[in-house]
Amino acid sequence: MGRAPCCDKANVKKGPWSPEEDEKLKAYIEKYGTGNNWIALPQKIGLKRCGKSCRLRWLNYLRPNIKHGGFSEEEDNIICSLYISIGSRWSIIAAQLPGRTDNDIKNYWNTRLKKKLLGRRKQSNVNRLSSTSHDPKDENGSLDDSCEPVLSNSALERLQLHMQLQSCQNPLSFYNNPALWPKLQPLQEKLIQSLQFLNENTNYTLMQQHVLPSTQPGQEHTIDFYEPPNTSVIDGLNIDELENSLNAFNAGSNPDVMEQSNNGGTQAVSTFQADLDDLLHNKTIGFPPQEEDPIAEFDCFKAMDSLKDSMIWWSTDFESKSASTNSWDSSGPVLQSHGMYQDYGLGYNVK
DNA sequence: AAGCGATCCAACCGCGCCCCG
DNA sequence: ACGGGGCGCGGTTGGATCGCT
Repeated sequence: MGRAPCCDKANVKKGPWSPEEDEKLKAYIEKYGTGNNWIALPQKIGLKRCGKSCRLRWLNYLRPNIKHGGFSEEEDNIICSLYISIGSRWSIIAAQLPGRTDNDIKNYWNTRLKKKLLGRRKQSNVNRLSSTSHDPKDENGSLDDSCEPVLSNSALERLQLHMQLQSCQNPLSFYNNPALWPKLQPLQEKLIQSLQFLNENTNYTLMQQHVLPSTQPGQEHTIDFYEPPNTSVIDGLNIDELENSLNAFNAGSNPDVMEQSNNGGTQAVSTFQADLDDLLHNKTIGFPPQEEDPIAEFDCFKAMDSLKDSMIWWSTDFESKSASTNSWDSSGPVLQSHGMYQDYGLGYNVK
């Protein structure tokens, strides 16, 4: 028994939207809203379209303040930071980028950023030594990598390790089961071992913020964020830490963040930011691309290990939570990062 | 100029979750 | 408590465009 179709497939138009359809949809929604019923909307307007198609068209194209193309370096950074820490939660990532849609970011990641990070330029580009041609579609300088060297080996390793971490189906099992850990080079294993000690302290510092300030006076959000490694249940999240981490991503050395999260966590995220800069913009100042400074490598893993924890609770919690950040009526003209976490915070256990 | 492969991106699809009757 | 309808999300598809030969 299959799922009932959301609309009469035989009587709906598919494919690209015409300007007339766009105009009809836009005019109606601007005047009346969706009436909280996308399915019924096309009939009201007289469009032979599926309600879901109307929703998608509005969200991704017709909605006010939508930006297309021309991703900035800062946006690249945010996308990559969040992708590495939370994976392909495009709606969440989009919530951090005002005017961007999840679809846009997803496409941008799949078609450009991922390739850029993985250095999987087609062979002709990799091998070319003197060509000056480049992709004319790259509207901003950061994407134009025609003169950008291929990523260093270690940078690639970093990313690949992240990918391996991300690919584990069950982060908790992964976390508790060394057999599932990616194969590491001896040096990397040593680094990780060192980090296990370091990370305990870091975690302790970061995990201390278990109680969130409440929007409701007298009501506190108690977050069951930190669980011992042998526990398999995480039923809440630390929104403060997420916010701190993202603030650190966005603002670099924020004094408040420094003060709140002590040295370990903040260093980790800011170092991670530097690593991302390296990956994205090839800012390999201080060491040659092929011979990475072992300390830099260490910092990178430190950051990754710290982020791994973030990843765990993100992955776990967001599996069971639906995001509403991109719904047309909740997004407003600008998606504020604070609002994003508030949205999610509201969905979590209030004890 | 034509053919062909690569790339981009708008749109579709199906699944899971939530809400409401 | 339960089931159906609707929404939102992430993954995928396919047509359009670009660039190379």
